[in-house]
Amino acid sequence: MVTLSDIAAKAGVNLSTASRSLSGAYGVHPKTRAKVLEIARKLEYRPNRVAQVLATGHSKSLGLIVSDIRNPFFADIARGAEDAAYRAGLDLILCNTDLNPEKQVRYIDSLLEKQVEGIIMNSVAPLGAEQMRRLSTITVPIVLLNRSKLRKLSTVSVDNYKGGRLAAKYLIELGHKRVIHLSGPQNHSNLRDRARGFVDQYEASRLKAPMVLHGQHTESGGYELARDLFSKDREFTAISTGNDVMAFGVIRAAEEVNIRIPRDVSLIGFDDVSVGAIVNPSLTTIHQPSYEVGASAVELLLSQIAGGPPATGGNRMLDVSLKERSSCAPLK
Amino acid sequence: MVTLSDIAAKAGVNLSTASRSLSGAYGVHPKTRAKVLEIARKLEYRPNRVAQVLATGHSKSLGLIVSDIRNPFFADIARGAEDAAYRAGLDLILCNTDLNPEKQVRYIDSLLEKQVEGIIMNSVAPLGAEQMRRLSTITVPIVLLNRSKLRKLSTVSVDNYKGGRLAAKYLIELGHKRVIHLSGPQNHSNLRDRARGFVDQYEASRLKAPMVLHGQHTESGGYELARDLFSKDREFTAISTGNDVMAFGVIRAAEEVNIRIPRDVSLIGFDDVSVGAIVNPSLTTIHQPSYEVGASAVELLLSQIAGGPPATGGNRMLDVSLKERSSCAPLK
DNA sequence: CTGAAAGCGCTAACAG
DNA sequence: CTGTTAGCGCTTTCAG
Repeated sequence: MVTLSDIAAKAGVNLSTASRSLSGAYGVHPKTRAKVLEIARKLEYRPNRVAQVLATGHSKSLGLIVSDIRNPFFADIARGAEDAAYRAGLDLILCNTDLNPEKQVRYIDSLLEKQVEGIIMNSVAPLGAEQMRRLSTITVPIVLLNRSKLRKLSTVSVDNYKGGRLAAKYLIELGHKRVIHLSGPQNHSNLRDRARGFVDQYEASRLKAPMVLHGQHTESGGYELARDLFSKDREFTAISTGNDVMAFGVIRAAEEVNIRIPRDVSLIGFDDVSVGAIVNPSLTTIHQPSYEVGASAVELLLSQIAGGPPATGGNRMLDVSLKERSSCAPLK
Repeated sequence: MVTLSDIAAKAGVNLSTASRSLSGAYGVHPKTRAKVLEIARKLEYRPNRVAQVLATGHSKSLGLIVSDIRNPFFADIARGAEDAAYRAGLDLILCNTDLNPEKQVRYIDSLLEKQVEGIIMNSVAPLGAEQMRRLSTITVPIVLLNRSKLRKLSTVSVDNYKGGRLAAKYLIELGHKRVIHLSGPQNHSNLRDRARGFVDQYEASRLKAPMVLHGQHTESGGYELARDLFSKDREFTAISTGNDVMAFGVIRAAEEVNIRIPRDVSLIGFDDVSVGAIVNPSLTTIHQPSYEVGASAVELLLSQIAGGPPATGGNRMLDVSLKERSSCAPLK
C-alpha cells in the first residue's frame, strides 16, 4: 500500500506539501504540485479515506435505514438518495431493519459509531420511551420519512392524508358506497394518515364510514386480509389498500377465488410502484414521488450538515396525485 | 463526544486498560473491567469505528456494486448480501452504476479508498483493457456475479446456460418451433450464456435456430423490441427473454396491440423476480436463487478475507429451475 | 494485571 | 511557498 509519505519521499518534499498538492490547497508552487501529482499517478496512490476522516472529522457518509430494500418503494427511495449523495460526494450505508425495533436501534448505534454525518430513517417502528429518548439525544441530523411529533427531527413525507382522500373521492365518484380499507400496523403513521384521509372523505361525503382492517403491509399481508374478506359474504364493492404491495396481495387472493377485478370489486392502491403498471389488472393508485423523497431527504440532510439545524426543523411534504389505470370500474 | 480517554479518566485507569476492558481481551481484573464497562454504559460511550479501523487495518465493510437497485433482482441480491454481512458484523456500501463504465471505475476506486475488505460486482461492463488491468491489480478480494475469464477473480453465478436450455426445452415440449429470444447488450455474459443455451437446445433438437435480438435489458428495452416485433407480421409463436423485466415490457407491448399472452404468443422470462407471480398473465420463467447469490457472494468474500485467496479462485455456480406459471401455452 | 508509548495515514495550525 | 509539529481516537507491543 502506497501512502502519502511514500509520495512525499519520492518527490523529495515534506509530507504536508504532498498533502497540500493533492488536496488542491493554496500556497504550493505549481511545479512542486505537478511533480507530486505525477508521482502519485504513477504510483497509483489512493488516499486512505479512513485516515482522512479521522483527521478531519468528516466521514462523508450517510446512513439509510429502511425496512426492506426489496420493497420497490424503498428501492426507489434508495436510488434517489444514493444519486443525491453521490452528487455531493458522500456515500450511503444501507440498513434493512424489517421494522424490527432492536435491529433498528442497533443499526442507529452502528451508524453513529461509523461517524455518519446524517441518517435517513424510513419510519420509527414501535420504539420504547427509552429508545425515543436516545433518538432525540443524537447529535447528527436525522430525517424521518414520515410525519413525526418529535419537533426536533426533520421529515420528508408525502401528503398521505390527501392521498387517502383522493382515493376515496375517486371511488365515490365511481359510485362505490360500501368499501373497505386495508391498512398496515396501527403504529405506522404514514399508513394511518392514509386511512384517516380515506375515512374522512367518505364521512365528508355523508356516506357510511368505511371499515378499516389492519394487517401486515406486505404482499402476503394484503393477501391474507383479502382472503378472509372474500371468504365471507361480500358487503363491499371496492377495496382500498395502504400501499401497492398489499394491493398485489389482494389481486392474488381474488384470482384464487375467481373474483374479477374490477368487474366484481374495484381496487385502488397507494405508492405507484413501477410494477403496478404491468400487473393485471394494472393498478389504479395514488402516485407519490418516491425517488424525489429519497433525493429530498439527502438534500435536507446536506443543508443541515452545512448550515446547522434549520430553525423550522425542516419539514418537507411532497404532493400526491391519482394515477388512473384499470383496477377500478364504475358501480353498475 | 465521549472518547475512550474520558472513560479511562473517570475510571481512574490507563487508556489501554480501558481499551482492553471493552474489547474483552485477557488480562484485566474482573473488577476493573466491570467498573470500566459500567462507566462506559453510563456515559453512553460509542467507540469511534473510524479510529478502530485506522488502528487495526480492518474496515469491516464490503462494497456492493450493482447496476440499479431498483431492479428487483438486484434488490434480492442486495438483501441476501446485507443479511450475510450483518451476521458477520460487516456492513455493505451500496453503489449503483447503471452499467456506466466510468461510474464503475470511480466507485471501485472510492471503495478501495474507503479500505473495504472486499467487493461484490454485478458485472464487469465494457471495461477497457487498461481498466481491466487495474482490476486485476487490486489486492482486496473481488467476487463477480457472473462468469469470468479472469482466472484471479472468484465468481458466484447461476447456471445461465442450463437455464437457457431449460426454457427452450419447455417451449419445444409445448410445440413451439418458431421462437424468438430477446436478449440484452451483447457484452453481458450472463445474458449471452442464456441466449446461447436457448439456441443450443433448439439446435440439439434439430429445430431451426431461434433468432436472437439485442436491446436494453430493462422493461422498456423489452417493450421496444417487442413493439417492433409485433408491428411486423409474426412468424413466431413464442418469445423468450433474457430476464423477467424485459418480459414485463413484452407484456405491456402485447397489451397495446391486443396480442394475448399466452393465447396468441407464449412468453417465458428468466430470473423469477417476485412480481412475476402477480403480473398478468403470471410469468413462466427460469428461477434463480437471487437472495442466495448475494449471501453466497458475501460468504465467499469472508472466507477469502479470513484465509487468503482460495487456490481455485473459488467459483460457485448455483442451480436454476423452471417455474411454470401461465404465460406459456401449448401450440394448437 | 496495568501503565507507558508508539503508531495507523492524514490534516492543519504554526513557524519559517 | 514549504517544513515542523501536533493531534484525530483507538489498538498493541513492551515494560513493569
